[in-house]
Amino acid sequence: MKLQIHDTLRRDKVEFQPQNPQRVTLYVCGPTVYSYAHIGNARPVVVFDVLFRLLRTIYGEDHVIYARNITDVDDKINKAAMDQGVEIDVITNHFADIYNQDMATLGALRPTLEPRVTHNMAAIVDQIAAIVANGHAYAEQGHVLFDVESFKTYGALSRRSVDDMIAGARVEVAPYKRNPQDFVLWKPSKTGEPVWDSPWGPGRPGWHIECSAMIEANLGLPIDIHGGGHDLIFPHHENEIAQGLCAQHAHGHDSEYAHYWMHNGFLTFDGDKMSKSLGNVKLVHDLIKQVPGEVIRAALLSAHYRGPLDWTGELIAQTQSRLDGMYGTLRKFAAVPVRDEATPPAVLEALSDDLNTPRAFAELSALAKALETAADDAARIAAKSQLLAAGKVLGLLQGDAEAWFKAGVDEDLTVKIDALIAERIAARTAKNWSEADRIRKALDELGVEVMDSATGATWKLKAGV
RNA sequence: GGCCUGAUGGCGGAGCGGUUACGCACCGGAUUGCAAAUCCGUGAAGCCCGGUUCGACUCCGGGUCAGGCCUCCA
Repeated sequence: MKLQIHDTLRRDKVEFQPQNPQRVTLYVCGPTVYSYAHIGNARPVVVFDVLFRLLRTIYGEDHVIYARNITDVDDKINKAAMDQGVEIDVITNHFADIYNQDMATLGALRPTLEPRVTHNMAAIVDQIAAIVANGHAYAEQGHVLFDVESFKTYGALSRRSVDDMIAGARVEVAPYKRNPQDFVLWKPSKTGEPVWDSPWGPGRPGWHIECSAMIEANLGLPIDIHGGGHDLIFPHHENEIAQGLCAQHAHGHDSEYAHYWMHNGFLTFDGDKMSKSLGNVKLVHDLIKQVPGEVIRAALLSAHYRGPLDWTGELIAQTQSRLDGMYGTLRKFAAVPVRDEATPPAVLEALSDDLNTPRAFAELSALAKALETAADDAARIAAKSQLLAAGKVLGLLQGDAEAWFKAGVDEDLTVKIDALIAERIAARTAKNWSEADRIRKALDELGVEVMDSATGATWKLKAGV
């Protein structure tokens, strides 16, 4: 099975070949922990979690190193800390914990490494020093700036020319910059802000340097795959390349930084861009109180990762129905034993085609149907095992099927429902249909739907209750 | 202005130069005390205009529309 991925730099689908199959490296830009993550932030997390699972499937669980940084030095963090009168780590630890909990609710595995800027300051200073030593950066008024003109292939990832950028520059050029497109590697901290020592004076790192420095320090250059949101292509990833390469050699373009670049598309909300002014920012932290994390995950995977995805109530409802159907099948065949099963080839094939999750979903449906229509126990065991194995690589269907339909039901209600169902079973046994119907109606008023079967009765909460 | 995406049935969403995607919803049938679930089945598509081709939703050109990036941003 050959893994094909779309590489942003080449603008084409290419075969993935790791430098070392025993040590496949993946880096994805993670959160700046000053507040809660929104669903837009969750898309890359879920998408690259599937990639992580797929790579582990192909190369072995211990042969994939996935790093996702936590940015804990940032202006917005400083502001939040200042506003609340606390040290920045009070803010960053708090939101990093919430972030990890929320992403776990979406079924995302913890990355192998979660490097933090504050823990990698020496590596950052080292990388800046190397860039300066190689003649690609200059110090000016306490700042260190990357000299874009010194790096000939700058703009290759985003397909921008330096000339265009100069022509289109809209912002006022800071006096310490030689050229408007030069970007900050190190800058002085303002009064009251956290500060670290450096050869260029006390200060803090610029925005882009953290990722390239942490990649070099934690994974080693070049890495196999670098991922992130589409919006990071420019300037963030462009600048990472410039830094990472120019730290290694005086002519950075002679080596490589990341062999494959993957970027997920954006989310819109009922067709609009998410923005604070429109008031349509949906936080994962809030959403998971209303919708199962697995539904959110499946909805995020319902479209191909590179395309746009419109986040709507309809999308959530359709995704919920789809998962209800599959969990319903699993509940119906709860007694069928499961054996260890490799990822079904059709699913592996779909995901190996640049993470074609919609096609993987189609296979999931086919396997669920195979389970429903299996002629004998052997076929049922095979189909159920395959369905669960397929779900595993997608991070879906691993929960208890019975619990799926009863999520959020408190104990009092459960007791009440179970009692009514017992009464109803007695009535049905006695063929007292009017009593049975009366109880069905009573349950209905509790928002519960009863499903009779040959072996008893099950129930679930009705949609929207 | 520059760069980049996308446009598929009622909705979501893939593949594919000629053959059913798949799901959700709907409709018909089976099944069910009733119902749900399930199964079987029907219907439903490819923004516009050209071109290439025996044949295009699929390739090429142009247009229209929508969205993103160029400043913090997944």
